[in-house]
Amino acid sequence: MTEDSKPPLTRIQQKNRDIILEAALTVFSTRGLRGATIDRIADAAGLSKPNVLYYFGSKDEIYRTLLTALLDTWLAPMLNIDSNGQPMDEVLGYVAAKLQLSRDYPRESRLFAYEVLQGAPHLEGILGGRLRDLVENTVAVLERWMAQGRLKPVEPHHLIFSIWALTQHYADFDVQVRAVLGPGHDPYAEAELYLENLFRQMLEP
Amino acid sequence: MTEDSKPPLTRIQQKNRDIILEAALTVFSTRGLRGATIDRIADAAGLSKPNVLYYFGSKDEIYRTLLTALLDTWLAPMLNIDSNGQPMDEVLGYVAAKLQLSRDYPRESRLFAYEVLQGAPHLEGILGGRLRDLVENTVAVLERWMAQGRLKPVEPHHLIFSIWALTQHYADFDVQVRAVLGPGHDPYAEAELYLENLFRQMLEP
DNA sequence: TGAAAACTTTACCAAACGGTCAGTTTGAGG
DNA sequence: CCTCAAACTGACCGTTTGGTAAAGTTTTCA
Repeated sequence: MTEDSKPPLTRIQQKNRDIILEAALTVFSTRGLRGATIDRIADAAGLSKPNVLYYFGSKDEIYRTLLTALLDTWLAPMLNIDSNGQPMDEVLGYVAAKLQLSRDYPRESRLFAYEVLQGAPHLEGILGGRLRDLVENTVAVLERWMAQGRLKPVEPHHLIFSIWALTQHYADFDVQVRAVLGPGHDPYAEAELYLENLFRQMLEP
Repeated sequence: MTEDSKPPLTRIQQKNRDIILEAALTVFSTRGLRGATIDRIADAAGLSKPNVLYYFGSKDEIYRTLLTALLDTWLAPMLNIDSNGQPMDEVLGYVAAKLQLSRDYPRESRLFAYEVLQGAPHLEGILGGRLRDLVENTVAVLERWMAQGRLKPVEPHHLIFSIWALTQHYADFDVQVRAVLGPGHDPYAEAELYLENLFRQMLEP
């Protein structure tokens, strides 16, 4: 009864599951869940369609696996905010970490964006549960810092939203950013400076 | 030769085209181009599938029609920035106008987000053409104001990006915003205050 | 080495999809 | 009221899609 029904993965399973998830991430993040086809994922993975379905029972299962794995990566920086650190350093560190996530994992950012755009049907209680709790904790820390006069007071929920919006924009709207800037720009490098200044101006007491 | 090949629309044509576009906007903005089906659009419009295709030759044509119409609405506020106005008022006015657009036309915002997420395949030269020119003009105005010391100097392209990111976030990530805030909040009302303060702090000389 | 387990493939569904067509109904103008 | 174009429909078609069945191949390990 208490068996975990988790047969250990063989070497081949491990490798092929990774290959499939890697390929699926690219496909899902450029076409969305409904726009992606198993054929395309199989193609990108260099496997046959039935072989892909040998490792994951359905397209949805691949998607859900990606989304679940993504969440931890995605929320990690917020957990890293140290309530005993210097407020300004902590906030700017969080902004920088989130921006780096957008730079290094743009596919994950876009996958998440697709999901939320749709109304987050696969994130059921998570947004209003785990995510909300995490935000509430951070909000409490921010409010303490503001009450102590170590940050200028602003609405902390919206401060968090603005960090998310500003950093993810560079991944999700990458095409637009690059088209508008034209060649010879490094959006992320410029954004790093811009955003540090922005939050400094807004929050430095 | 110079005939415009534009047969005038009958009353019924006008009405049904509008109904279809209205229904399609809802469907496209919640499922994306590929996730939407003509059947679903027809259903939402209360028309039969062949009848929908009587008014628009294909799904793509409906989509392109929506996207084109959307662009004008979308870019209008930027055209409204008055280079002879008070810099701070103009910038804050633009922010407020964009936020209102997100509040009043969230479906349009999400449709646009889907398109750009995909790499904007239907916006071919527009992002790097018309949009870029428009931004370049605005950037010039902003730079002048900054040079005159009427705004604190920041990188103007990224200032524009940040306005887009912050305002559209409330439409595109609506589900997340509401889930995190919990009930009893008016995200847009709060955002209005928050964003005004943000840009004031960042830009007021 | 040999047999079981793990892996892969070919061939194939049934459903959903974008779109067509032949013909019927509707309604505006004379 | 009649006529005819405009508006509409049901039946259909070829393709794509998610997924399965069954048989073949490779790997593992006793």
